[in-house]
Amino acid sequence: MPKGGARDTRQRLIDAGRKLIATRGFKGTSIRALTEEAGANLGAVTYHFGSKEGLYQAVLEEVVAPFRNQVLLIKDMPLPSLQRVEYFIRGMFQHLRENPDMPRFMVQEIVLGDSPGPQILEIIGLVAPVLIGIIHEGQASGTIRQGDPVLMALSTLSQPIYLSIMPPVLAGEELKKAGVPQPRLSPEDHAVEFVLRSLEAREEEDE
Amino acid sequence: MPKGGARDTRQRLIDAGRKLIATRGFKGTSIRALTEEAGANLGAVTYHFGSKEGLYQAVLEEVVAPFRNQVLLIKDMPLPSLQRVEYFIRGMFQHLRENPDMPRFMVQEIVLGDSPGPQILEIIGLVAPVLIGIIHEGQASGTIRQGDPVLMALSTLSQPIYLSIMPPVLAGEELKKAGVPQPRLSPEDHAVEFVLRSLEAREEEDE
DNA sequence: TTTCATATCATACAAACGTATGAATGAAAA
DNA sequence: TTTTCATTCATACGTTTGTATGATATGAAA
Repeated sequence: MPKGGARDTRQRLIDAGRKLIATRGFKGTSIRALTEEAGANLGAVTYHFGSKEGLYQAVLEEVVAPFRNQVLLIKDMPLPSLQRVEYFIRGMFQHLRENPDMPRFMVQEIVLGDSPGPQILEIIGLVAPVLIGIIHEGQASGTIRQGDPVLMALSTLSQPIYLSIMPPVLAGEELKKAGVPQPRLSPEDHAVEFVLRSLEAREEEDE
Repeated sequence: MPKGGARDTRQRLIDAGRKLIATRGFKGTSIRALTEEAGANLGAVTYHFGSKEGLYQAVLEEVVAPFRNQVLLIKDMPLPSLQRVEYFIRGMFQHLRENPDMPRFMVQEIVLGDSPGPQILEIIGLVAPVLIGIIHEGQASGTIRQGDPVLMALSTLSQPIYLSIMPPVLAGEELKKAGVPQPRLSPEDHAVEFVLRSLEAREEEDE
């Protein structure tokens, strides 16, 4: 087998990690399941990543990395605040469409264990200030209503994450049988309208 | 040891399950950790619940049960739609305050595994139609704007869940050091305003 | 070709896991 | 008291777990 083939195995292990850990969790995914999925030897994880935890960190890094740039892009867009919020939401939806496993990893990191890992904290530490900054700016210029910018940012962030996870759940057989209706609109368009209506200042309330 | 002491052990095991599984996950919590936390014998889980899965189901049931009534209460309140939405949000916040482990279990159930367990599906199948019904009614009477009632319900539900999980994360040491500010308002009041502003119909848009 | 570092392989190992078993215990029923 | 039965207990069993080991294979460098 080729020397350059190492990259292949390494990458296939990361791919297997993204696939399996996203839905089974870290503890619920064995090294044997990972190596089998990747078509690699049992020792491959230890060899390439040192440990199962090492592979997990690599997976997390790959899941999170492309999102960093996406955020920084929107950060410095010379647009009105509300429009930048819209771009932010749409950009996040697009990223979640291309990386449907990302919210699963984020949610696992946030809900399980004492505190999220460094990659997730870094992403939060990057995303939150950007959104908060946009909102703060909009408040200063009067296009966004008064209110706590931190909570407004959290509520905004919640929509792409939540609305990319829940509709598939509603589409499950049991819930359809129970008579739970399916969404008709695009979750993305809905999220934009839902958030912007909450954030925008109204004429009658100007101060 | 007393015969009635059985109930004690059984309940202590459920308590231990609520405490440990909420933050470590099902796979991440061993029977030995559970029985030790409960001050019970290793065999206690098998004896009282048949298996680890059996204990988990009992835990899930206890976490979810009191929420059922809460929902049914609001369902038939003779109030304007928007006000019922507000009561819904506040009721959910209160329940999450009293049962801070609930969102962790729900999130685990939804994110991990192929599909959520029956208890969670039941709760969703109960809550969603109620909220959707309220919204639909508000749209009929003109107090709630047009739009997909299912997505509106999802966005409404997202707020108590998300805003009861995230602020503690933001309060973590690493993020505070990174300069992420803390919320100043009460998340509950914010959520109510955020959602109601999104849902309410405005005069200028009346049709 | 020979050398050499890198990567893959089949195994092995100790630890942790969920579960099963049978004896001990002790309050209630006889 | 004796019997009974639900519960607790220490312990054991077979699997699965993450990791370690040493041999083998492979492509580039010498």
